[in-house]
Amino acid sequence: MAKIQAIRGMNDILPEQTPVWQFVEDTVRKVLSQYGYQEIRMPIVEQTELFKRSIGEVTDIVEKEMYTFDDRNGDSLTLRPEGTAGCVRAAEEHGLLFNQTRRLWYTGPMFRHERPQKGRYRQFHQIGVECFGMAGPDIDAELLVLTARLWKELGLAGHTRLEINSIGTSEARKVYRQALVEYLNQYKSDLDADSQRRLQSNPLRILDSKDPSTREILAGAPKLDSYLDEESRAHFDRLRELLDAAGIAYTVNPALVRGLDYYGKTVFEWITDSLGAQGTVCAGGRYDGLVEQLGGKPTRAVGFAMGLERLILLLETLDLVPAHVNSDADVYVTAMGEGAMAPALALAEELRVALPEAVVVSHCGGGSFKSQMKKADKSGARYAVILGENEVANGTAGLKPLRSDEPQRELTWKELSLALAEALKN
RNA sequence: GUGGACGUAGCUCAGCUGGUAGAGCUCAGGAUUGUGACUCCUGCGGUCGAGGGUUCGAACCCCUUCGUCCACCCCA
Repeated sequence: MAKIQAIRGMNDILPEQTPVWQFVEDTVRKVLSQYGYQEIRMPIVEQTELFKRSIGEVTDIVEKEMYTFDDRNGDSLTLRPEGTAGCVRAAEEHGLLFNQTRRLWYTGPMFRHERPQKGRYRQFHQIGVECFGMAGPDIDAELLVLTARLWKELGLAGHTRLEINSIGTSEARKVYRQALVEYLNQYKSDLDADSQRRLQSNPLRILDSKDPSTREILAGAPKLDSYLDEESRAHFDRLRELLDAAGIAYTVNPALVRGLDYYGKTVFEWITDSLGAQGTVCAGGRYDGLVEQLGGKPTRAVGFAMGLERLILLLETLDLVPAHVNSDADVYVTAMGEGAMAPALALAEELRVALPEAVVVSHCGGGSFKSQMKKADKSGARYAVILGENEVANGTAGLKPLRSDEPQRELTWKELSLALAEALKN
C-alpha cells in the first residue's frame, strides 16, 4: 500500500525553518505598519468567476493552473491563485473603497498547479500589498520606497535590483499589440515555437523571449514605448523623477510585461540573480481598471506581491539569516531524581515570570542526569539550572554557564532569578 | 504540459564485471553513583521508492509505475 505523503509541490514548513519565516513575516509586518498599511484577511477559496474575470480568461493561470472544484451545491469554487482579486472583492464588498483611499496588505498561501521547481511550488506564500483610490505616481513611488526599505531591513539590500516599465492603458496596448503581431507575422517561420504560439495567446510576452533568432527579429520590432498614451507617459516620467529623488536605483526594461491581464501603466519587478530561473522576488503594478471590471465604481489601484519562499530561499542561499534567528533556549532547567520533579517545574515557572523575554525550557521525559545535560547543551541554552535533591533540601539551585568557562554557582531561587536577569541582558 | 538528472538507515552518502548491505552524523547506553561540548567503546536503526521480468542468484540488468530535483513553459 502506498504511503500517504504531502501533495506534490505543497511543502511542510518544519520547526527548523519556522524561525526564518517568522523573521521575514515580522519584519514585513513592522515595515508595513510603519507606512500606515492595514492588514486584511480574506478566505482562501473564492468563486471561480472572480479569478476568470480579473486575471484573464486566456492566461495560463486561469486556463490550466487553478485548483477548481464544485461545492456541494454545484457552485464552482477555486483555491486562490493570487491575492489581488480576493482583496478587491472583499474591499468592494464591504464598502472600503467608496470615496476614500486605502492602503492594505495580506499574507497567506496561494495555489497554482504548476510543475514545481526551485522557488516555485503549488502551494506558495505571498505577502500582498494593495493601494486604492490614488491616481498619481506618488503612491507607485511609495510602494517602491517601501519595498526598498524592506530589503534593507531583511539584509537583502544590494542583492535585488529593480526593473520598471510602463505598459500604458489597455487601449494603447491594444494598438501596440496589433502592430507587434503584424510585424512579427512577417517573420513567423523564423520565430521559435513558443513565440509562434504566443503570437496567438499573448504576443507581448514574446518581447522577453530568450531565443536568439527571435531576439534578432525583435530588434526591428515596433516599441511599446512609442505607443504609450500621453497620460501614461507623463505618469511614468514623473514616477522616474520621484524614484531618482528618493535615491532608488532602477533600470527601465521595455520588455517587462506582467502576465496578469489587469495591469496597466506602471509595472515593476524586484529581481535577484541568485535563485536560478525563478528570480522574481517581488512584482506588481498599477491596475486602475480592475475594481470597475469586478463591478465596483472606477477606482485607481496599485499593488504588488512578494513570494515568501523565494525571499527565504534568497536569505538562506546568501547566508544572510541573522544569527539571532533561531529557536534556541536561554535557560534549561534539569531535575534530578523524583523528588526534584515538582520543584523544578515550579522553579521554571518562577523564572518565566521573572524573565518574561527568556525562553525557559523544563527538562521532561526522564533520562539520566548526563542525558539531561546533553539535552541542555543541544537546546542552545546559555545556562543550565540544576536542581537535585540536595538543592531542593537547601532551597537552592545550581546555575551553570554552558557557553563560557565561568564556574557553576549555587544560589537561592531569588538570587537565581536576579543573576539570570543580569546575565541574559546582553 | 515538455525535457534531463536522481531515489540505499532519521540525515549525508559508499556499495567494483550481478554473489544476498556499509560508513559518517544523529539517537540510546557506558568509560565518569549528580555535570553538556572533546575522546574512546557498545548498541538501536534498512521490504536498497513500489510492482513485474531476466538469472541458480538482482541494490546493481530490462520494463512499468510513483516520487524528488533542475530546466523549459509560466510566474511570486
